[in-house]
Amino acid sequence: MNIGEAAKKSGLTVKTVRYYDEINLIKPVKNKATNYRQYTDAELAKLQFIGKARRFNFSIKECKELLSLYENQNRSSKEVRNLTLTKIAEIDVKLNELENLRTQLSH
Amino acid sequence: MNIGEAAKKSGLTVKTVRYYDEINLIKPVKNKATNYRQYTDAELAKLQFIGKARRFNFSIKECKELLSLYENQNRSSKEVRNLTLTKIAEIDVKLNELENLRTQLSH
DNA sequence: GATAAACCTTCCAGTAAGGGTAAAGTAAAG
DNA sequence: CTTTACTTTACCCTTACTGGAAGGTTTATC
Repeated sequence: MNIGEAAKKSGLTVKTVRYYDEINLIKPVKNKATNYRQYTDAELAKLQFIGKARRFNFSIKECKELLSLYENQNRSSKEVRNLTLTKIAEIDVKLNELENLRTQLSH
Repeated sequence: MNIGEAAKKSGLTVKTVRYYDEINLIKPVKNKATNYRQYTDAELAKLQFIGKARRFNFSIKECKELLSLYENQNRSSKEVRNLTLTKIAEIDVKLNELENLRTQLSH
């Protein structure tokens, strides 16, 4: 699919998706004839995943780490497992804080 | 207290706290003799509150709104009440997404 | 009372992660 | 075949900071 559709389906802007290509985060192939970016369903899924992570202040660098976890189907190695657990722990901290903020606002 | 202590207790950096003064978000009084910023406990509490909100991608502009809710003790007016409910709804969306992200990571 | 460490100040430049707009090529619809 | 929608690169702008220089202040130490 073209960049517009990928952007729409991932909830990102075209600009952002193009930026992710520029920084080598998600690099689609290019239609040689038109020079248009061509996104696969797998790349779309990654865009969606990154969108979610970015909304929680995971930096692009951290998104790369998360993405490698997300992509890695054989999470057998200890390293990968530990990184996952670390990231989940970070998410739990964020969850806690957010619940806290909610409480503080609703008295 | 001086800026260093305020930063430490709020979990922000000195740079950030100084920036919040610069943009008129939290403006402490200044010791005329030394030209040092003097933070009160109330200002510290606001810094902590803003820190929490910023960690959830509320923009500085939104933080100002949240702050006005946080500061406003007589939440009688409809306007204020509605703004609070809107912000809480936004937080609930964020909570949902975050839980979602967590699930996706832990398989 | 000098001096060094640990604060604080302003000023200026740089960064991350995009956003806005222009000029031009391509595709789809009428 | 032209209008409308989508795409490209290129450039500068924005938000919310961060780093560092150059210098004043406070506190601890000798």
